[in-house]
Amino acid sequence: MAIEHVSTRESILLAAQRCFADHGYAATSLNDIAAEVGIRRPSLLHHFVSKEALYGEVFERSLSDWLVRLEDAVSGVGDDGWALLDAVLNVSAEFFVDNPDVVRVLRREAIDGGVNLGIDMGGVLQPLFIRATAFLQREMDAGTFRHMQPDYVLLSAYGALLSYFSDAPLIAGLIDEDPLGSDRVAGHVSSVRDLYQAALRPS
Amino acid sequence: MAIEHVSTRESILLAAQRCFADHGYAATSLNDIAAEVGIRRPSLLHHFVSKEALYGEVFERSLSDWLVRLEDAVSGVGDDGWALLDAVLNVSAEFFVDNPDVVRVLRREAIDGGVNLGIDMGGVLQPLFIRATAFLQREMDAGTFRHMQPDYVLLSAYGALLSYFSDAPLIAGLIDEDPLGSDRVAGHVSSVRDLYQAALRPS
DNA sequence: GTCTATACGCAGATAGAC
DNA sequence: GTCTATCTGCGTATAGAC
Repeated sequence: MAIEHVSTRESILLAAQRCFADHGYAATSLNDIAAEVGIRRPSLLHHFVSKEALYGEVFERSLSDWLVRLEDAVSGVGDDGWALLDAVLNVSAEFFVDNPDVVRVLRREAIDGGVNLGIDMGGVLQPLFIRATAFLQREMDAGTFRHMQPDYVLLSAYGALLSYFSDAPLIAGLIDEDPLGSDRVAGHVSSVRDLYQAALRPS
Repeated sequence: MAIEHVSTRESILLAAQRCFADHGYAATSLNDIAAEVGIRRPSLLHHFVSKEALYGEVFERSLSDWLVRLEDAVSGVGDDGWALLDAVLNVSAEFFVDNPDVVRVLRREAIDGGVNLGIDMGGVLQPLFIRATAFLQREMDAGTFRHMQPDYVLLSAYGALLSYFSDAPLIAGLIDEDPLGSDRVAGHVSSVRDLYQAALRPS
């Protein structure tokens, strides 16, 4: 087996993802990315017509990578509500650990409104959001989950789960330890699971 | 009573806060801020020696405004665990509604690590974090709250509560309604309260 | 305090040689 | 595909008049 050569294009995408995650779109220069790849700025623009185009591709991949993993997970689970909840939680956490840059790219975009540079994050996520609220409502009506307001439950779960990863730089300063270490992450995930299991379990 | 004239300096701080919240530090130009105030860029630099200095002051005010409000709230409550939890939740939400820009400034800084431009957000928040975990631990030991891991509970609560406000631009696209409308905010707050009450109530 | 004019650097993007 | 050289615009910051 020969050594795997990743294409220059792929290297650029990875370097760009890292830079955009670390410093955001505006604070990242094409020079930063090119330097990380080991080429010059004009060479970079040979592969992507503009900074915007490069960012667009990074963002799109980030979002779809996550959604694909989610889709795989939920389709691989039966129709047990609790199992599905668990699967979403586990798969997401696993994905975020493997792709720490993706989370920060997505959250930066969420704060910006997800409508910069022709991107419509809300439009992509809305169908998913509607499906998820419908799922929660169904399980609540069936008595599997306690009755709560599905949309709020979903939004707070999104915040509780994601913030730990997106704000890892800050959290590192709070707990004096790497928040993304496997023990810590496992603790976080099981804590969120406990939280929502306690809240959703019918009384 | 004469009309209140806010100083130019104060107007600049408010405009800057708004711009930094909307677009982040790097994507905000002094021209943007000056235009919002209604003056020219050099006039702005007469009041603040540099963009960094201006941002530093905006950030510091944002953080301390919130902490002061929190401090007031907790000191005005007795030593009932549940009441204190409620107070923190209510005061924070009320503050975030009144100061929607602050939340986004703080979260952007959290993602960046809170260590840019000589700022040490983690250092400021760590004592608060330690106090809060100690409080939770005490109440758990006393049997007021169910035993959970205090630090994780705190971090997920931070994420659940704050994300709703910081990610309001994205959420607006999901629910097709202004997330910061008073009904919506009230729903969010009571949902988070329900969540943590259910989770922390001793079984 | 606010302005115009200006200095200076760095950004993104293009032209054209190899 | 990658490079050097270059164009052009916008950024921060300063000088100095009013």
